[in-house]
Amino acid sequence: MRTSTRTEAALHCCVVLGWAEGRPVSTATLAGLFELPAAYLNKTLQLLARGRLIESVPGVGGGFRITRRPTEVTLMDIVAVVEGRDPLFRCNEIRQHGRAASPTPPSHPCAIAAGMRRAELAYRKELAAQTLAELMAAAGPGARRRTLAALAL
Amino acid sequence: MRTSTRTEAALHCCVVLGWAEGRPVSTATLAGLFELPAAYLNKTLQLLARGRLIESVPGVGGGFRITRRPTEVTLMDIVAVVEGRDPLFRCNEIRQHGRAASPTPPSHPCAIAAGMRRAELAYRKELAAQTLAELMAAAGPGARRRTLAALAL
DNA sequence: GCTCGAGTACTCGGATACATGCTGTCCGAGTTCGCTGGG
DNA sequence: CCCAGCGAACTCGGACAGCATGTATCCGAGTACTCGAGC
Repeated sequence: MRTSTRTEAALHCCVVLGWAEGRPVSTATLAGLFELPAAYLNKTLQLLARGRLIESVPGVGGGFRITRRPTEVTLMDIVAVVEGRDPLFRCNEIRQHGRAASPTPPSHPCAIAAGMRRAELAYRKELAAQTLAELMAAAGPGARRRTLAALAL
Repeated sequence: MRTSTRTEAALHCCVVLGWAEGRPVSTATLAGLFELPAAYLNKTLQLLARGRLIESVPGVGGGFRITRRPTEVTLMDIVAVVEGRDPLFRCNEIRQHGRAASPTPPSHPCAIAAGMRRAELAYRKELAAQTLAELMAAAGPGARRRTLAALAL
């Protein structure tokens, strides 16, 4: 189990777009900031756009711009859009498949699935407790200044 | 990002082996309990054996048996053995790759990686807080009884 | 000088190949048990 | 009747294909700007 590299790119892009404060930044510019393949990064940005976290601006001078205030976007929002909303642990109810299965449908939920969901909930809760604005602040003023200077190109 | 189906099988097998209380249970028997492919399940059991959570008993009447007390095995132990010990989020330090990179090696760690690690830590902590014994108890006495009856075959 | 229009360059968007890792399967090495023959 | 030896069945263990997801790429549709001609 590993988070995809798209998540890392999406988070960094959200920080940059947050610093841009609504000004559109093109895929090519963002790709140049991180030396990532532009066409592939575009796909990740489209995911974020579908999740309504950013919106696309077509035409010359267009790109993507952030739609919400950084204080109102959590890490959970971004991760959920990129990684999907499916639970990390999917219970296949194998306890009900073979021998030793209960003859009647079980009233109690699968204890194993419940335990995994509990951990997953802690994961999601911690992600939801962190906002994009906190990430932008934690990155430091130096990174912000260098990034804005690079965007002016 | 999704946990593999091996994790679900590993957890169920650990519960069964815990109920067996040290008596070896063969791969074929465990596979029959959950209607899983025996050869594939064997691979998962080998992982658990390498992690010292269970041990193999060769020969006729052999199989796998648990090596620790269920109160001393956590969900974290099992998940770590099956899913690997690598972090969920791998930071590629893309902030240092393209333009806007700091000329000097950054003293502060990547804020994004730190945020993701924080959530991951909460996930691991919650897994480590649950023991195999608790899982066995939560599964209920009915499941335990039916499973032990199936093992007697 | 102003306005209208076509052209052009740049942007996103979806459709298309490639790679990696998980899923599933097979066959071989080793061990234990049971049977058989002899003492 | 007891014991030693052999054979067979069963077990794990690692090596081998198939498939799904993630990664990477390309080309087409659409839009805003720019330049030029006409009024």
